[in-house]
Amino acid sequence: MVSGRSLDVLRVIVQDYVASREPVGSKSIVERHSFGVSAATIRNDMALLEEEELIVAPHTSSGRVPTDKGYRMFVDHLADVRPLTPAQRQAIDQFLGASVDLDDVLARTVRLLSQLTHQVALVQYPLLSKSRVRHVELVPMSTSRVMSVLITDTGRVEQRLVDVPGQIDETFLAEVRARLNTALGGLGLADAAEALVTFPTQFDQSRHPIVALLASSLTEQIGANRQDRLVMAGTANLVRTEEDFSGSIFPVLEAIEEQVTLLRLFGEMAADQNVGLSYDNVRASIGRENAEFGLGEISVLTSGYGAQDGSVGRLGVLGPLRMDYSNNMAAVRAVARYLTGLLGED
Amino acid sequence: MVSGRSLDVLRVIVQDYVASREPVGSKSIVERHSFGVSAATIRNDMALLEEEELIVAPHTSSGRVPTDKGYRMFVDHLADVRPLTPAQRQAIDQFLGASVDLDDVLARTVRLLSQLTHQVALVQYPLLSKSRVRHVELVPMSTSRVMSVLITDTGRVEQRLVDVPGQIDETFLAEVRARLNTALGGLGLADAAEALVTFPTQFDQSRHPIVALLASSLTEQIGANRQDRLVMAGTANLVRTEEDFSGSIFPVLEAIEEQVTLLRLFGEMAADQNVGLSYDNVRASIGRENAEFGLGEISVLTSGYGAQDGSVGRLGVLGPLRMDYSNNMAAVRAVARYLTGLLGED
DNA sequence: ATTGGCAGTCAAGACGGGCGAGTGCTAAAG
DNA sequence: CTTTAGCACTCGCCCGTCTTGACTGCCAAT
Repeated sequence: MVSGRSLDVLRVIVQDYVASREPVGSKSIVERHSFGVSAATIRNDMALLEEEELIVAPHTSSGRVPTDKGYRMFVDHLADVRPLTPAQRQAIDQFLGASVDLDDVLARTVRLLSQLTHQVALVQYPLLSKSRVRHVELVPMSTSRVMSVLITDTGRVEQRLVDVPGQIDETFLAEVRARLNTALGGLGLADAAEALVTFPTQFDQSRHPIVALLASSLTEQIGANRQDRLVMAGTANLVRTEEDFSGSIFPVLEAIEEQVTLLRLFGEMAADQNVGLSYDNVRASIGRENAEFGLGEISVLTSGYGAQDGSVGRLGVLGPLRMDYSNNMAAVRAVARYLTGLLGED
Repeated sequence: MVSGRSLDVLRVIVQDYVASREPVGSKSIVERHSFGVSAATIRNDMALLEEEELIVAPHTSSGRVPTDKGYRMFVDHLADVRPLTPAQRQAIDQFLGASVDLDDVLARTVRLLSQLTHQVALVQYPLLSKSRVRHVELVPMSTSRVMSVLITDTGRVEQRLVDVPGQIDETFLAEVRARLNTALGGLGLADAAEALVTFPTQFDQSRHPIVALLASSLTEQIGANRQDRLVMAGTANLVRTEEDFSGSIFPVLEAIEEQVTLLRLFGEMAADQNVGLSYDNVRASIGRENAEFGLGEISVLTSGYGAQDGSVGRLGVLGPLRMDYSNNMAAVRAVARYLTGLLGED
């Protein structure tokens, strides 16, 4: 069985390989680490690890490289997620403290995370379904056009144009607005959508069509696909680490731009309580575990943020298998915490 | 001097090189095109072109490749910008027709352009300075926080949070809102900013601080740096064409994410009436012409859009020197026109 | 369980010859 | 003056060979 020292060997293999990007051999291990045993002994341990499929030799006679399974073991049991340095914490403070609105907060967050990790950073927009209606606004844009604006307590603003038949009566619009806010204010979005179904009935029959139109626009806004969106930064980092990918990074970049794939992955990582669960709620999905998403050669680290339990959205980083898990997990964790605090203040 | 046929030779060199990505020699030219002369004659022409620095031979004995100057000549005098095929026009119709709001229009536009050209596509947000105030909204978010929302006639929405001292009086807020809309509605943004300076004076002295706070927030929104923003798509295409870059594409990707560099370039292309002016208002900036932006190995094609004269913003594509200028310029032109029409309808 | 030694394996890099595409030049022809 | 054919020359590229060096696996000894 894989003994204690064997696991230590696995740890240094992962660490050295990540640092040097070269397969690590038994000799270099005894040189760089004080195991107090000879290279031959390390070789025996490595043979064990290879049997367990935690490492492989790319060529018959070269050093060893961690497998997906090896990285998984490292992440689950071997990585020490050090807290960030004070300097790093201060950087977070300075960088995020000056934000003015939600868009700005998220944009800064994602850039920060990308800079801390030197990887592609991703931040999911706060899930609307978790937020509440703060305010509804109806703005006449022209004689037959209204812009409906939905503002949530997470600071998100959704706007949409509605064409209404006939002329718009401004005082009537004001009344609809007032009643909408009375009816929906403070409701969770799911409840708000429900309330909208019967909303038009409180108006005079003759007004129904136009009110129904507005209500359905709002319903759409609540359920809009845009409720799931990602901001990202640092795609250039993918190119920097290109040598770590056997094939091209083209499909990876496509998936990132497409978003939908990553959103599914995020969803799965949020849902799955067991697989990928890891240190202090930072979860990892490694290599082949992402195969169904066409991302079999990358790793994704995510954490929930917002609402204390982190259920409002997820953020994380994406990069090659060969990444600095310890550091990156620490960064993801710290940024998620900070963002949670920032959103909680409002 | 470079005769008529020499220029024809330059044209086919550019075309063949773009298509095959291989230096093109005299023999392959006579094979693939019916010049009615022998290879030796073509060689003489090529010697001329080389003297004019329109083409170079990468190695002593290999075919020729266009220089920056050669591409420039091609774009200015030789490229025939064919109208798009009906199928392509229909694709534009279908793709952009279903848009719901400005964000959506721009997002669709940029993706469309990227798909038509197989390059990185860029669309600048409509310049606020060209738009007018449609509506101002003040929404109480908490007891001491107000969200100010600025809506322009180009459909753009800017929101911002304002902390105000003390409790917020809702009826007072309603009054401020009403007066703001009276004072600013319909004004161009520059005028609106001016009007905001004296706006607080129409209120009771005791109210000045809070009104001034709101007014300055709005002023910021008008002048916010976010008025210049780019949406982009197709960064994956850069990777696909990576072989066309002598160095790494890393700095290029960085510049794209940074935006500020590209915005400067866009600004210059909008301003400069001579340099880079080209067919039907699609402008090109080629290779070393972008050197000051650190983009000496790429070409950018842009066109203005909006307000008939195309002064509301710019859109375009970015790619390697070795790109299909004819097709891409046609696509940029068509999309810019379509977008102008779309915005004009509102 | 650990160690030293030894033979075997294989990727990577250096060397070198042959191939072929393409050029420039020159002299002759239109 | 332009065009053409012919010819010698230049290099980049491909391919096979050889050497080197870093590891491993195994075995016998401790």
